[in-house]
Amino acid sequence: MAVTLADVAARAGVSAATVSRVLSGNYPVAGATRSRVLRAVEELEYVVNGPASSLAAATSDLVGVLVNDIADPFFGIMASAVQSEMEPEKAGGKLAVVCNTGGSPERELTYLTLLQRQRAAAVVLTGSAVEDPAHTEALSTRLRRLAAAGTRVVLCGRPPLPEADGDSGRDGEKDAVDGGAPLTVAFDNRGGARRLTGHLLALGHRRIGYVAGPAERTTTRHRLEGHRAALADHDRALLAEAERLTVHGAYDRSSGYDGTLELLRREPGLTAVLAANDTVALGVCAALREAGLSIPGDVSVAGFDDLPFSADASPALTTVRIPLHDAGARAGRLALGRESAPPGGVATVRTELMVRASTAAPRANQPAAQAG
Amino acid sequence: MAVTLADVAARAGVSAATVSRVLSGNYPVAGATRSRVLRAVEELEYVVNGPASSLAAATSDLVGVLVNDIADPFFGIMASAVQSEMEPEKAGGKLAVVCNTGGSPERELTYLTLLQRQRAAAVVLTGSAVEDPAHTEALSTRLRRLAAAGTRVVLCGRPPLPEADGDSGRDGEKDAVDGGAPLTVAFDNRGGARRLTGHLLALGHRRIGYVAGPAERTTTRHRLEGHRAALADHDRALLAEAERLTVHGAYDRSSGYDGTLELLRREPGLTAVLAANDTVALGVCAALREAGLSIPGDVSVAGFDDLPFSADASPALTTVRIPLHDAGARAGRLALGRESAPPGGVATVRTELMVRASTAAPRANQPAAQAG
DNA sequence: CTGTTAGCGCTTTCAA
DNA sequence: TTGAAAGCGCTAACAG
Repeated sequence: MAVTLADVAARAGVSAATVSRVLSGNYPVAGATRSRVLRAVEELEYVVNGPASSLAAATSDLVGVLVNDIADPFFGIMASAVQSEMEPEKAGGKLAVVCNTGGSPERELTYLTLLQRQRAAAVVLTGSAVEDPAHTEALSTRLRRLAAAGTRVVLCGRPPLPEADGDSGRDGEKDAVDGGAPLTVAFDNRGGARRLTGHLLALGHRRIGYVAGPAERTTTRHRLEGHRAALADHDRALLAEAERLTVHGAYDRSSGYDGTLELLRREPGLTAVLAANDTVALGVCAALREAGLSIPGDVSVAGFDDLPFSADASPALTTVRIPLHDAGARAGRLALGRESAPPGGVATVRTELMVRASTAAPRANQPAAQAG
Repeated sequence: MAVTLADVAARAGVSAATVSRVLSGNYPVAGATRSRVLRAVEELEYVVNGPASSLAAATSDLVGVLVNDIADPFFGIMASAVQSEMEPEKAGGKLAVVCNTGGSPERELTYLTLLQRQRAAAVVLTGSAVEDPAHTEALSTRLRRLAAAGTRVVLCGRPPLPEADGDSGRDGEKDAVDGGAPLTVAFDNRGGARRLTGHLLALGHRRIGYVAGPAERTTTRHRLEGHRAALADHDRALLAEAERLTVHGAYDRSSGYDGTLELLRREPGLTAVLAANDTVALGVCAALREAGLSIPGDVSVAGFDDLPFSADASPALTTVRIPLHDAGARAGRLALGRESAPPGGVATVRTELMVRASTAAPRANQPAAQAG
């Protein structure tokens, strides 16, 4: 039915092998022959059969990119960056397969299987990992098998996998074969959160609410840890309050809204609210406004990530910038083997505090004499 | 190297064919045999070789989704919806391949070729099309070939392809084979824009600036047409001004910003600015604020699309809602053949005017006595 | 219900 | 520099 290599070969008066060599370009072919073949390809509108060539060559040009939520710019930016590294011009037409896990661990595993089935050349897992031990175990297993099957695995925006316990001795040999643990591009969420809370503390805030992400995510935990570390640094007494002033929710707008209402209920004297990310911060602002509170007059608000809309929010959002594009691009290059692995296999990208209009000193700037 | 069907067959003491049948599940196999096979699969950690099975079966479970900008929620939402229709539970593990064209016609064609090479089961093209005749021609050709090769083609958020000239007679036969023109889920951009401008006009605005998208896009053109139709409806004299009060830019924040500055230069008496979409509107608001103009006190602003952040903007953005998720889901179902084609092959989804706080009557609401 | 037998279209030694 | 031939791993008739 469709035009095949053989058809092209016949038309060009050469063997199929020659056509294959011309097309893959990694083998010397006489100039005249080559152009004859190319012409035949044109005339017949020949398009390589990917599955057939993947089968024969035992490789594929698919690269999987797993994201929690493709409609969220946080992931969109990373996915776009990963893909930008495999543009046809740059990397011989690799195809990025963006898979939307919706944050579900099962779907994550399912997609990984699907990708393994496609014999993907590489897989990039973006965003926070779910910290359930059973899932971590299952995930490690899957990734190990993928790696063993020759698929490059890269983590972007999540910490390296925990070490598999107890068999490091045996692994020595295997590592040499499959390249060992997945390469990682991690974000300094902890440091960013710490600086952000430090900024609020320096402004004089003491009653700081925190609308955190889902409890079992690495990103959530790291940001929360950074927040509390800053609190502890400043005054250990603040730490006692921290628990009460923290609520958890999804990484979306409505969690910010609902969470803020809850926080206000628990502590009407709140002078600042920290959000799990910028999207959540939008919800926080909405709830605050509806409660008749001005930002930052009555309450300061800050987000995390510095998504494009954050600078344009009104007031412009104080947040922590993560170089998502750079990180994604780097992950893409690692996935294609176009960049050498960082020392230890883990590259941590810096985060940067972006102070904007949504944070200011609390109205009655009393130096927390009572609490301290 | 890797475990193959034959290995599983040997282990289970059956033929390869039987294993294949158990795995694909579309053929009767005795219960006992089935479980024996399944156990062997488990024990050997067997994962089907996708390329091999695609080759043999002459089908693939890849579905391509072309987007202009994956980091833009407008596309993210559609892509997510398309993909949600092929969750493993719903449609036997189809893999959505999201391809980022960056709005480049060449890349669009390149990805289409790549997808054809993979023998994709379907392809969904989202968002506005570039209106260059040469590109339209090239695109039609590609899509025709894809369809001829058995790939389902669906357009989502763009108008149906213009009819190929002159060979409709001959096509009769071909249509029966490849299903004819691509199925289309189109947006009523024109109607939405018309209602939006109508809304401003009703409020009393007469000097309305328009920051349009890139000139050669269908979406841009349709929205602009709707805008001008509303102007003409109200008072043909306004049409004369329209040209002068329109600037073009990309669908991003900075075009809104720059465009507004330019509009203000051309017409300091502007009482309203319409943006190509919500993202652009954010830039418009920023520029206005920096110019010391209040929204909507001095100038009203409206966007298009109703992306999630729009309701939370401050002031909340008046805009035109497009049911992006529904549209994407529908496109996904059409792509998988799980929903029958709409009459004529084109489904137009309604758009809805969302009036919020960013638009209000102009300060000095003079009934345009001078112009009318 | 299960096994046998051909390929699917391409890549890749191995010769020439 | 080119051709011949042997698969890659799986599916799909076709028997039985």
